[in-house]
Amino acid sequence: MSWDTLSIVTTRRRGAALEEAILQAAVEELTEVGYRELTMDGVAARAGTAKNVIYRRWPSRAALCIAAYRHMLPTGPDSTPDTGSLRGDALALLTRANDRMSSPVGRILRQLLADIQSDPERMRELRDQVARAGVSHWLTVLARAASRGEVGQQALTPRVATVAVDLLRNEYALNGATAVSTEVLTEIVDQVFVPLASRD
Amino acid sequence: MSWDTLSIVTTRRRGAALEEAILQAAVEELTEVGYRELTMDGVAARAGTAKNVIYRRWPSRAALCIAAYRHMLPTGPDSTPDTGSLRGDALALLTRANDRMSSPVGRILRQLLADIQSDPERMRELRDQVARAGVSHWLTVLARAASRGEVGQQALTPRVATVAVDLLRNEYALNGATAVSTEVLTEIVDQVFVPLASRD
DNA sequence: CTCTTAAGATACTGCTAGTAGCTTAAGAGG
DNA sequence: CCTCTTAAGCTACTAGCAGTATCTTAAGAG
Repeated sequence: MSWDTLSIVTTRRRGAALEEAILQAAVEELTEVGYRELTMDGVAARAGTAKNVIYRRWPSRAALCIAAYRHMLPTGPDSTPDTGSLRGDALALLTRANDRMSSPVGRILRQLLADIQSDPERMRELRDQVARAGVSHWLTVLARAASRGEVGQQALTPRVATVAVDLLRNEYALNGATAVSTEVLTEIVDQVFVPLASRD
Repeated sequence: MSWDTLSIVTTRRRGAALEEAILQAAVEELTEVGYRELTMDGVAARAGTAKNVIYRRWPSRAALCIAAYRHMLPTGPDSTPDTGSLRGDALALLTRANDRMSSPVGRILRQLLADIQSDPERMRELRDQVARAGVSHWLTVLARAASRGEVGQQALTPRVATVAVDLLRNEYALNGATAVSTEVLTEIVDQVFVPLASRD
């Protein structure tokens, strides 16, 4: 090797440290250019390593990006809103979901999901981890409302619990990246979720 | 040109005839290999022409495929089911929607939608044409049920009318290509659509 | 000190979107 | 029937990217 460059003499990273550096580079590329535009060469360059080093750890671009996506998720569990009314709680939860879906993280997730459709294996991976993540919050909110007498037993099903987020997800599927307006959120809550839960 | 091949001497197609042949070739490629795997060379070869001839008509692969997708849609309008009950009508409509979404045409539409996300222009094109296509059927079904006294006025909104198909679309977004089961369809109808429409 | 493992560098294959430039047939207008 | 314009057809090209192969060399274990 020639020493006529200005490069700093760095120790050669190995194992976990290197893996971490690659994932970090992938996360940065994902946030900056998104999944579609991310290239393996780009990640390798940013991580200061070479493409084949990446392929020794992940079998494909998609696999690397899924790992990077996981790596960029917020860690701690978040609290369940408690506004005192079912409507308020639902709006809070739905607004939070909308914020996430319209954030870079959400955009990346949607690009990943779209690209993975043909691979049922990875599809399950992603879906089970993230899509059903918020169910417990909705069930909690419904249970509290039930104890207040606001909702009936028929509402305590996963289908009803997730209906608002499911409809929100549909908006993104139809409209693309543009964030969903507050009007649509309240429409979903007031025309679908609350009436459905409040029945009887 | 050399005549030592076995090729039939064909007249050179032009204008509308050629365009039709290209679209037909694209439709066949789409149904056989899907949007992701479709290549411009493949379409050109199948149409018996060259790539640049295609590019003289459509600016990109996506544009060609959207045109081809339109070209393969069923032409005549279909009838609104009338089973005598809201539940029966809803199941019929939802089953029909599910059949379409799980068919090759549906798969192609989803691949197209996924690939177009970053292009709001083409996004609107596709969405307005197809996604909102069935709304009138749902409104008709609801109106008939309302005249029978089965549903209240609050249900006669686009949001409520499309809620079942919206939820179905969400299933496809989450699960990928696999067709949605009858159980899920009835769950959507019985736990969401009918209760929502029947309120008061 | 030595030996195994894996990081790093580089070059390569194969595929595809999209472009360029030339040749030649179709068909319109005289 | 002749000519001229237009566009079809052909071939070759660029550029970018996923994934692979090979060789050299540093890290770290024993």
